[in-house]
Amino acid sequence: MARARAAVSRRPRRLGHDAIVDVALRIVDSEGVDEVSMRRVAAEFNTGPASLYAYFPNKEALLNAVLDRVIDEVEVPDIEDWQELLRTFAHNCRNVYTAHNDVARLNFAHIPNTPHIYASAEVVLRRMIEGGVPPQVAAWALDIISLYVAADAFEGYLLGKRFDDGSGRDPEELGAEWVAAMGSMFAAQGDRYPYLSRYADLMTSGDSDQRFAFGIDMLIAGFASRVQRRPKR
Amino acid sequence: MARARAAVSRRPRRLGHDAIVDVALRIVDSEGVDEVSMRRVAAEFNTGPASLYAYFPNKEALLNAVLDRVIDEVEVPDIEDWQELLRTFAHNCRNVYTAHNDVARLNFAHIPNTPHIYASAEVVLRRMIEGGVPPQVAAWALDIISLYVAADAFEGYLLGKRFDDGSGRDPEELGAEWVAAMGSMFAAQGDRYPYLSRYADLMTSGDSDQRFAFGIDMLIAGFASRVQRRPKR
DNA sequence: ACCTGAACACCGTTCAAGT
DNA sequence: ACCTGAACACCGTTCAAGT
Repeated sequence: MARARAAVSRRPRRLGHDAIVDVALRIVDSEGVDEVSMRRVAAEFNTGPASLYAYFPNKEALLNAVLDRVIDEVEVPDIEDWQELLRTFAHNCRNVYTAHNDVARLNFAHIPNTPHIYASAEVVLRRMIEGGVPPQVAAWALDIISLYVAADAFEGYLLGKRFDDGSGRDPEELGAEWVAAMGSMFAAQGDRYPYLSRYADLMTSGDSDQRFAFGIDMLIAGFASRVQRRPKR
Repeated sequence: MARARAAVSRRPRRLGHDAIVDVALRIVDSEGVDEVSMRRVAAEFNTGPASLYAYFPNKEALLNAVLDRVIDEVEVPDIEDWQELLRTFAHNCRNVYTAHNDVARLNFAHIPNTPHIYASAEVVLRRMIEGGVPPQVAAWALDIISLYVAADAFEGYLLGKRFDDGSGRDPEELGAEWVAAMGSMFAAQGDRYPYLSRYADLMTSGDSDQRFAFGIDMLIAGFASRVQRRPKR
């Protein structure tokens, strides 16, 4: 506990917009969004929480800046095939989120707003429209993919935490036990839930990467079903 | 402010699991999840926060119970066509969420766990599999639809709030202004974002219901693309 | 303008003590 | 077992005062 705090450097720093985001992001990475408090961030600068209000109007603004910083790590290569591009975009986004603990939840409080994310959106939009996706579908698709990625990343974090709490036993093993308990619970209800009990293992099968990839593929297949016969180009 | 609190009945009540959930849900409905505090709920019973801990081990457990209560309002009619059934399920879920303020966010902290939701899952799973959807696809589809519905409902709430804050002007009007500002911002960048500036109106067009319906349809189309040629039945 | 100590109005949770 | 007042260890934000 005390060790976790000591892990963040104690050297006094100069206050400043970026330096404050640095410290907040480091706390997010090591302990999660909930552990960020104005007092604790300020303490890293050997001062009180009031000092931060010269740079951010409130805590929410600070957390928005943290999200913008993280989002700017997402690289979007310019792939011609729009389906492959969308898949890559989604996976890169998710990888960045999962590399920063539960940062994905911040996406539900703030829509990221940086030149870098606009540039990514521009490329994806262009390749989709060039590929024959109707502009309205392409425009909404960007939103939907972003929403799905953030929701999956955050839920994945929570599921990981759920099976990590407590005993210190292997989360994977605890997850498997939970699945088994679920299955026998349904089976114990006799013929009340025949499908749930028969397919209980399928409902929880696959690791989180497979499930995520499947969801993205379903969305892409949906978008593809709206492609006009003759792509311009 | 004081009026909002007075809106919740002040009559002293008997403490009890359901009565506590009642009070918490009423606060969620009228003011949102963030306004629920152990102290405030307890005050409705003319007692202190410690009294609640005889019924719930912590605040999280209380909020989980609120979500379970809300989820049990979702009705799932047994429609034979699985696509229609899935669509109805998704829309009914969303309607229940949006009828309870920002309650959807609780779905990211707790997977609802009630006989009623199991019964719904059973029906959906059965109709999908009978309709020729591979069991693995059907099982994951349930998860994905649930995740998407919760994410959309919560984001929709936040967007509504974003354009409601401040001036007391019409949120719809403020939203339109924001779209216009967005478009001219992209246009002002010259040819840096040609697609974004050309299609800026599309990206924010349609009301939240249309966008939600579109997302659900994309997912359903994706699932449908995995249907085997010969549905059993 | 940037920065600060102190205060204000809150939190969730625990605990000893009661019934 | 259910219930409680009081306390503990925190919050975000504001403000008067300094530079």
